[in-house]
Amino acid sequence: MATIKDVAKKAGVSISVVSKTYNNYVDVSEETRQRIFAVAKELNYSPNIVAKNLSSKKQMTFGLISSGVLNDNEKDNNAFDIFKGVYREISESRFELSIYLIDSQKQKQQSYVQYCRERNIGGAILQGIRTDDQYYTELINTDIPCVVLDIMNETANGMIGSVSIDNAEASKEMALHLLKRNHRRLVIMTGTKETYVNKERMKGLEEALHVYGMKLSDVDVLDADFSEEMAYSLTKEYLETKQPTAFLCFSDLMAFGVMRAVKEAGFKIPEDVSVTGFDDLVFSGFTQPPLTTVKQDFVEIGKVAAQLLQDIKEKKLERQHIWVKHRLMERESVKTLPRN
Amino acid sequence: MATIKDVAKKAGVSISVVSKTYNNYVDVSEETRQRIFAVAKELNYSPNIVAKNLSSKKQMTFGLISSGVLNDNEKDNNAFDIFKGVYREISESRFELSIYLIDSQKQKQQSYVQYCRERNIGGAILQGIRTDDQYYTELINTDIPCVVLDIMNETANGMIGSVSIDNAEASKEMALHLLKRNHRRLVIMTGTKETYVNKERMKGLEEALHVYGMKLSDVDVLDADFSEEMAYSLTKEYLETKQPTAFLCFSDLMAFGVMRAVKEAGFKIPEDVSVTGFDDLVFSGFTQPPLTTVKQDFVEIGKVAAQLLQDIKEKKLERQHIWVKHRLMERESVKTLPRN
DNA sequence: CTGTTAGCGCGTTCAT
DNA sequence: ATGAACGCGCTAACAG
Repeated sequence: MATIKDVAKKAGVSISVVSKTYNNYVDVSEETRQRIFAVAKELNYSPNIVAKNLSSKKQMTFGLISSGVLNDNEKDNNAFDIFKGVYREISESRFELSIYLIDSQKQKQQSYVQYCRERNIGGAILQGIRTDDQYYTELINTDIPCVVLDIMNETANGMIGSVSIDNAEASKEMALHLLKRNHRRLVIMTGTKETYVNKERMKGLEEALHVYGMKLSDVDVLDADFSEEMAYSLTKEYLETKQPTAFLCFSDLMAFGVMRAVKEAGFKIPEDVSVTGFDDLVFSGFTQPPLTTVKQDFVEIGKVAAQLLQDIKEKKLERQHIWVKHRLMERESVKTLPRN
Repeated sequence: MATIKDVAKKAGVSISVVSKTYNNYVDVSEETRQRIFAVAKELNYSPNIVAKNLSSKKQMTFGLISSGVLNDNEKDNNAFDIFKGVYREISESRFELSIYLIDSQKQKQQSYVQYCRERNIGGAILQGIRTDDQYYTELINTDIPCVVLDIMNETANGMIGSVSIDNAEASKEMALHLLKRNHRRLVIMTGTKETYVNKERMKGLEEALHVYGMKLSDVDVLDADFSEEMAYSLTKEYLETKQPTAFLCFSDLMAFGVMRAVKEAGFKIPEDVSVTGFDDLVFSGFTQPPLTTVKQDFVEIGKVAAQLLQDIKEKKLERQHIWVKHRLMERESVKTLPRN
C-alpha cells in the first residue's frame, strides 16, 4: 500500500504538504493540492488511520461497551438495536467505533478503563452495565467522556451524559391506561429492584395509582428480575390462589412469561386477564394476542447517545440527560372492564 | 496513562527490555521480568494497541464486512448471530475486530480494500455480500486473506476460505421430507436466482425429486427474491387458480409470507397446505403453527469463519471450504398425506 | 506557501 | 541479559 511518503515523492513535495492537504490546511496552493490528490488517486493512497491516531494526539475512536448483546435472550434484540443506532451515527462522523461486548457469564473481563486506554479510545457509550459494576465506577471516575444508557448518573463528573426514555412517565401512562379501563386488581411484575429503570417505573406507577386514590399497597408486586422464566413461575403460583384483572409488566420478556402462565391456567387474554409489557420487542406484535406495551425506540436511543458523546467530546455539551420519546402501543392484550 | 517509557524508567531498565518481557522474549532474566510486571501493575500500565499495531508490522485486526445487519428485516437476525459468533471467537484470540457494516440503501460506500488498508486490517470475513459487488471483486483479488460466507469462491487465490452449511444436502433433505409424506403438488418458493445458496438449494431439490422419479418441471417454481412480501403476493395470486399440497420455501422469511397468504386464502396449515422454511429464525418456532425448517447455526458459522481466518493468516490452512452442519427442525407445519 | 524536525508508543535489529 | 538506535506512517510546530 502506498504511504504518505510515496505520494510526496511522486508529487515532488514534502510529506508535510501532503499531510496538510489531507487535513484541510489552508496554506497549500490549490495547484499542488490538486496535484497531490491526483497522485494519491493514481497510487490508490488513503491515510493510515492507525498512524494518524498515534501521531495526532487526538482520539478518534469511541467505544461501545455493552452487556447483553452476547448472551441475552434470543427474543431480546434491544442491545442489538442500540448497537445499530450507535453504529449508524458514528459511521457518519469522523470517528471510529470500537466494540467491547461483555459476557456476563464469563468472569474474566477486562477493566473498561484499560480497554479504553489500550485503544486510545476518546469516549464511551455504556449499555446494560450495572452501577455496582466495579469497572463502571472506575471508568466514570476518569476523564474519559461517557454516555450511559438507562442509568441516571449521580456523579459530578461533567463528562458524563445519559440517555433514556422517561421511564416514570411511560410507566405512569401504562398504569393509567389500565386504571382508566377500570382495572383495579392489579399485579405488577417488576424487574431487578436496584436498577434505575425499575425505580423509575415504580415511581410512575405510584403516581398513577395516586390519581385513582390508590397506593402501592393496593396492588400486588411480584419481583421477577426481568426474567421470562421467573415471571412465568411466579404467575403460575400466583394464579393458584388469586385472580387479578390485569398484569402490568416492566418488560415484554416478563409479559411473555406471564401470558404463557395465564393461558396454561386456563384463562383467556384479554377476556379474563389483561397483560401489558414494556419495551416493544419485535415479538410483541406477534404474540397471541398482540401485546399492548410501551415502545422504546432503541435505535434512536443509540443514535442520540452517539450524538451526545460527540457533543461532549467537542465541549459543546448543553444538557446532561436526554430523554428519548416513548410511545404507548395499544394492541389487543387489554380489555376494558365494565365500570364497577 | 502510563507508557512503556514510564515503566522502563521506574524499573530502571530500557524500554526495549520492557517491550521484550511483554512479548515473551526468552532473553530477559526472570528477576527483571518480575520487577517489570510489578512496576507495570503499580503504574497501571498496559501496552497501547495502536502503537503496537503501527510499530510491529504485524497486522492485529480482522474486519467483519457485513451487509444485512443494518437494514435487514427486523425478524431476520441471521447477520447479527454471525456477528456474535465472530466476535466471541476473535475476542478470545489476540486479534482485534473492526466492523464495517454496509447499508445497501446508501450508495456511497467505501471500497472494502480501502477500508482494510486504512485500518491495517489483516484479514476479513465477508457476509451478505453479492458476488457482483465491484468492491468484493476488488478485495478478493488482493493478498488480504478473506473468508466468505454463503459464497463458494471460484477464485484461485489461496487466501480465500469459505464457510456455509451444505445447502444442497439440506434442501434435498427437506424436499425428501415432503416427498416421503406423499406431497407431490409442490410449489418451490425460491430466492434470488444468481446467489450461490439458491443455486445449491435448487440442486438439492432436483436430486430429491429425482429419487422419486420426478423432474423440476413437475413442480411449480416461484421466484420471490428472498422477500416476505413478494412471497406473500405470489402465493396469493397462485392460490387463486391452483391448490398445491405443500410450499417448500428457500427461506423462513418467505415462508412467513406464504403462511400469511395461505391463511388469508382460507386454508389451514398443515391440514390443507403444508409449508416449510429455511434458516430457522427465532420467529419460526413461534408461528402458528410452528414452522418446519432447516436450522442454520449462524453463531457457529461466524465462529468457524473467524477460526478459519486465523488459520489462513497463520498459514496453517488445511481446507478451503468448511461445512457447518445444519439440522432439520421438524415442527408442525407439515402434514403426512395418505398414500395415493 | 513549503520543507525540516521532532515526536506518538512501541517493536526490532544489532551491539555490548 | 541489556540498551541504543532506528523506524512504523503520520501530525504538528517551527523555520524559511
